[in-house]
Amino acid sequence: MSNETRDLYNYQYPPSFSLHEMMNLPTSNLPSYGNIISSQNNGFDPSSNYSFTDCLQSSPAAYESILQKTFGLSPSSSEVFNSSIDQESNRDVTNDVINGSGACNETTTRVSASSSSSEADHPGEDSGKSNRKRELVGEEDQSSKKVGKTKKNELKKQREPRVSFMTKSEVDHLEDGYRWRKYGQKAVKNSPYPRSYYRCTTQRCNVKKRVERSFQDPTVVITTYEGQHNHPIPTNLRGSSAAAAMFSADLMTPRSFAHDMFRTAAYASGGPAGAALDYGYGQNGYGNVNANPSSHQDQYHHGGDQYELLREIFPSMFFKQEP
DNA sequence: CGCATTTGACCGGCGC
DNA sequence: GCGCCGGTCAAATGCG
Repeated sequence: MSNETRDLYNYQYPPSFSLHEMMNLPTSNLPSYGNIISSQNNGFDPSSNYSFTDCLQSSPAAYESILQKTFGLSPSSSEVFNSSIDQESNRDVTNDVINGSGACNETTTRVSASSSSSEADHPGEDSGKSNRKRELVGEEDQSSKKVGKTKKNELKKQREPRVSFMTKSEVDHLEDGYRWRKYGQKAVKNSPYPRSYYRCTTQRCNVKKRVERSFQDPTVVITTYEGQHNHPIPTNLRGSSAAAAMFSADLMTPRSFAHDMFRTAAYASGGPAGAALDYGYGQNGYGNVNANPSSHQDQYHHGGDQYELLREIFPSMFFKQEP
């Protein structure tokens, strides 16, 4: 990574971003989220990500424009401090961001990306886990474990794009229109705050997200998304008309950040509305959750071109209006 | 009763 | 080889 790029990390963006805008949420309906102070690749892959600014370094103005267009209005309670997309490359902005005390004093926005290709930088994630059997299950352990190993070798390079946000928020789990099932919680080393793991409850959607609170600034929630939703936002979102609002008429200028970020092009361009909510509880669908993982990864190939990658992750809202 | 959360156990990678 | 740690599983539990 060049010094020039590094400098861009410090590029200051004056506007503050509304989480409601970002997440395409009706502001009236929501609890008082905090300010999105940043998003980044935190947690997931400290050693592997690159900055959105890398992609846009040739045009910081474009970056700013995008950010302003996308998140522009900032009523309220949410400010983006930083953001990143975890994609394929090797740059740790996490510590830069978290440790950078200035990040919380000014509205600093960064986006970085990295993709999942190396098992080394993310050991054990998903791979092989679906084949894990517990003692209780018993018998066919051996064979399945072997299968797991070979499968792991085949699949271990597969990893979903990740995006994370640092959000100044009082609530840990920010409503984003999708339905999530919490499947785990772990204590975070060197932090008094646990990390929660969520999975999209929609069938065959293997998007995950994790939520943790920054131990350095407890008011900051770090939300990391992994993967791309292969379905529209549920319309019958519990207790909220948020989902419907998200797909409201004018929304082909997506106000949603996270939603569109993970929506595949197929669905974004008019896929079925109203995903059947399938509660995946208890199913061992890990690993076959996406029976055809290449189905969208082919659309969103992990090419080396960072711009393309970001186009994949950041949908049209980020790129279509570039002058 | 169906769905969501909690929580302890387990797995695999990594560093020493 | 062993222990640590992050991530996940899945039974138990909670809740509307």
